Amino acid sequence: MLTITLKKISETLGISISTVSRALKDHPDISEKTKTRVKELANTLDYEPNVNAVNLRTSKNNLFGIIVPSISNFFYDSFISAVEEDCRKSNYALMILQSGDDVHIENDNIKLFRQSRICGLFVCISKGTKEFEPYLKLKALDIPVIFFDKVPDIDHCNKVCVADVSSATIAANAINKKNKQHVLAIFGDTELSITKKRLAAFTSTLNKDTKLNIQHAGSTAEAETIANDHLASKPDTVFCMSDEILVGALKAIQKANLIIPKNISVISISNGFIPTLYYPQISYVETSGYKLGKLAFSSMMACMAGSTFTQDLTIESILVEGGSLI
Amino acid sequence: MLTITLKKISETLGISISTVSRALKDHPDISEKTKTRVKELANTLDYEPNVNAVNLRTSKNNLFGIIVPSISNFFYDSFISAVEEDCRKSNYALMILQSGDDVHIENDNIKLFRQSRICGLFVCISKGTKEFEPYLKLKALDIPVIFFDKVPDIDHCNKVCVADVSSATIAANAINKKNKQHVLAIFGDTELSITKKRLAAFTSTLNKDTKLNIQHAGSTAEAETIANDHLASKPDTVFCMSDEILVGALKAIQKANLIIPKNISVISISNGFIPTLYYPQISYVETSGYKLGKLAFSSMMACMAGSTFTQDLTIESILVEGGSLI
DNA sequence: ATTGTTTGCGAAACCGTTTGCGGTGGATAA
DNA sequence: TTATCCACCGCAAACGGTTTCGCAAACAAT
Repeated sequence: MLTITLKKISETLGISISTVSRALKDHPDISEKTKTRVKELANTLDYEPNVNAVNLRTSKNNLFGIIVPSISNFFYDSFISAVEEDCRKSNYALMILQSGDDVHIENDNIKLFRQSRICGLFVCISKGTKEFEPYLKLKALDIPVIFFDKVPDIDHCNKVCVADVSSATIAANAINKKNKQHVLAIFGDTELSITKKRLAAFTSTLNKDTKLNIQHAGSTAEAETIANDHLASKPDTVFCMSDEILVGALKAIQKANLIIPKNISVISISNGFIPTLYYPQISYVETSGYKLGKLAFSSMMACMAGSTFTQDLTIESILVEGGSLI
Repeated sequence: MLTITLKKISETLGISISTVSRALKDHPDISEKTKTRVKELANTLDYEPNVNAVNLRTSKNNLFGIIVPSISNFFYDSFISAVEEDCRKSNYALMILQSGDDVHIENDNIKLFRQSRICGLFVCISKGTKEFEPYLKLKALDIPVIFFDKVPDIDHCNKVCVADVSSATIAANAINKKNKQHVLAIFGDTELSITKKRLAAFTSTLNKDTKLNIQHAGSTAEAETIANDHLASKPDTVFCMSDEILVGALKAIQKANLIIPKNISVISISNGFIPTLYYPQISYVETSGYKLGKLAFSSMMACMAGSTFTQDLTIESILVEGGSLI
């Protein structure tokens, strides 16, 4: 099968390649007559410019990269979904790579992206990433990097995050408002900066006379075990820092035959999908991956437009009431 | 910032571009001495070949496309995850586009992929796709197409699917084995071929003397309503054809204060994620998106290797026992 | 008739690689 | 000594576009 090129069109029309190229992009130098002749033929022949040739010549290639720990994750997939939508609208291609939360793979991915000559990168760093040399290298190549969700603790880089502090504050306030007396609060891994921020905001906001039992869980299974143990002390409310933890806690609650919200109230911080899977729906503070994606993309666009000063953005959270907190 | 090219290396080393090119790929014509000189310099300079130039020259571009209705879906994201893994291993790039189950967007995506000169396409068609002209066009361009999950009802194309018939059969057999007397079975949209297949297999396998109440639901909300209504007739078992339906049914069960499995048994067909969110975990017949992805990729590799005969593959399902069916 | 100004188009360089082919110098065979 | 061969390397032509520059014809103005 033979692909159809500018040359082929120019030959059958008896005009030069450059004229065809210009006609196709409405260059003022070309007469209307020629333009329509060219366009018609190009149309019937289903001509598609060879992106490789175009990119090579213009040394731009309208390709963004994105690195996430895992695609199959309720938060990241909605983030990706948002970015993909905007990319398509703005005629950018998007390449997605997973790091599996492995620093080594993360670096391989960056290299792959360098090879692919991406013109911008969205990245959620792995838990263990301590070394940002590869990212600085990208910046040196004038490739903007937008860190999202899990971001490095260094200055002068573009970051977009959910509002960790305020989401925990909102949750604590919601609990205060209901006059709860005994809260079991399960947070994530103590190492994560996100845990520290949320923990600090939560404890400082919660009424001082509310009994507070703080626990940490690194996984759903761990959360289930912990909830199992601490449900015995009859808390009237459970707060979960993340979806993973929420799932574990709910299992424990179900196992203990406690009815939500009659016997116990539940509130969590979530992307919004998991809480809708239960009856009653779980009240949660929304940290939307979708919105974050939209924000990240617009931040990237600013970079592409030439903006050089780095920004550190956050999206605000809102309380979405289910029926789990009364 | 200046990018580093073969030319630059050749100039600083005082040799020709072609020699550098060949040295870098261990061409036998080049002496070991020259090879090491070139490789060392290329290494310290962080040379990366310009993929656009390479692709243009070789007219191959190691890029696969994939179209799914939505990335944020428990089944498709694990499919994508699997394909992405294999692509990375085999040095292929992967571009992902969402159709939103919209035929129009689906066609736009195909066009985008044609422009990008992908060398292979994985696609799950939209519910409304009746016209396969665009796909035939791709085949005419020698671009292999692997249909997965929702596949067209036409011959001579590559398809990989989960085993619809056998998964429903397995579920029915599991119910038979437990000597259940009254089953509420909720299937999906009557139009979908997948619904028809599963329904036929299920009804023909279930013991004839088991009371069977067949319902259809197009969404989670609908499933919840239906379950709500029909739970009144006290079925001892609920069968759900998909995750969406399962979620709705479980909400209704929870609302009715029924305890699983004491008051009612539940079994579903699922990718495997949703059933683990509940206590007790829901027994399900696994239709793994991940495994399907692996299969699709190997099928694609066969095409790339030159295989011309089309294949229609299915992956077998297995019963994963939770504690919801006794 | 001469000089400018448009209008419409073509020639050719270039982007960074790959690759067929041809050429050189030294070693070996005749 | 001369012919042959091989190990090594460079020239130059692609790949398919974009873009600068220039040029001829047509037209207007002087």
